[in-house]
Amino acid sequence: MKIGELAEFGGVTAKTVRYYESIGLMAAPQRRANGYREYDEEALDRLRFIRDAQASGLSLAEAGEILRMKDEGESTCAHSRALIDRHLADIDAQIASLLAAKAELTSLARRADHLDPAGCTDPHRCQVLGLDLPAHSKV
Amino acid sequence: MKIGELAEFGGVTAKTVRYYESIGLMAAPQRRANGYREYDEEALDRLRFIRDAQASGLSLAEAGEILRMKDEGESTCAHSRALIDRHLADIDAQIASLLAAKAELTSLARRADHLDPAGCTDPHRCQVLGLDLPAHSKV
DNA sequence: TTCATCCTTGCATCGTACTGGAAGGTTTGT
DNA sequence: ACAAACCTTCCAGTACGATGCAAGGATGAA
Repeated sequence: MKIGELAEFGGVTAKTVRYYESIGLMAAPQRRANGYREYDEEALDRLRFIRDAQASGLSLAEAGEILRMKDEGESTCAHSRALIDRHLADIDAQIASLLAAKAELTSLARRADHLDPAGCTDPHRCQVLGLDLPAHSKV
Repeated sequence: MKIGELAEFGGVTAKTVRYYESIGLMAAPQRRANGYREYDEEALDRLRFIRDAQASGLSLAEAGEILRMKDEGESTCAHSRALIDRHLADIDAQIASLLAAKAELTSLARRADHLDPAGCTDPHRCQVLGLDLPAHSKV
């Protein structure tokens, strides 16, 4: 398949795929006679793995380490185990922290529910999303 | 307390606290006669909230929105609710994705356990963490 | 007193992960 | 035939969240 198709199936842009290739995360694929990149299913699996890893808070470099582990057969020595264990610990910590945040946001939401929303009729009251941080911020 | 103390209690650097002030996330505090910033417990609470929010995957801008919501009494109108609900949905999605990643990493770890680690005596076999991505990557 | 350690400001730089745009070639549909 | 949509390379720019450093002033202990 062509890069645009791969990108669409993988949920990224073609640009991103080329970027991943440029940093060594995706192998340079075969080229068609016209110079177009030609990808197979394996490339799609790899791309999806990268997105999954990323969605779990791993950096691209970390996703790359794990992929290289797979690529190199199963040379899973102490180093590799340490890497995996570290990420598992990270993930557990992240889950715990997300649950805490969820509780916090839920209580904020509950408080919102119990308050009279009448004030919202005045547009000047509802500026929570007015985004007036002085510098950088742009939400 | 002084900025360094605040920073230490909050688990960040003084530099970061000044940065938060510069983007409007932390209010500019009182100054001592000598120009030093003087913080109270409330500032520490706020700083900790920011770290918690951040640990949960919220951006600083998003943490700022929630803090402003609190600051402005409870002007929790539909907009605010939408913001909170969106983050709750995000958090649920993140938790799901972390659990998936955990399963993936766990199976990788199990595979590692079941393989003979004898190969590790050869230093050339254990290059998983050798980090030889062509460009940017530096882990 | 001296020295380390803290504080001040301000500007520059960094890493991560893209994203945009120029300038051009190819494919596909009508 | 021709336009829209897709592909190529390369270089520049963006956003976020800091971090580094310079140059100077303040504090605290030996």
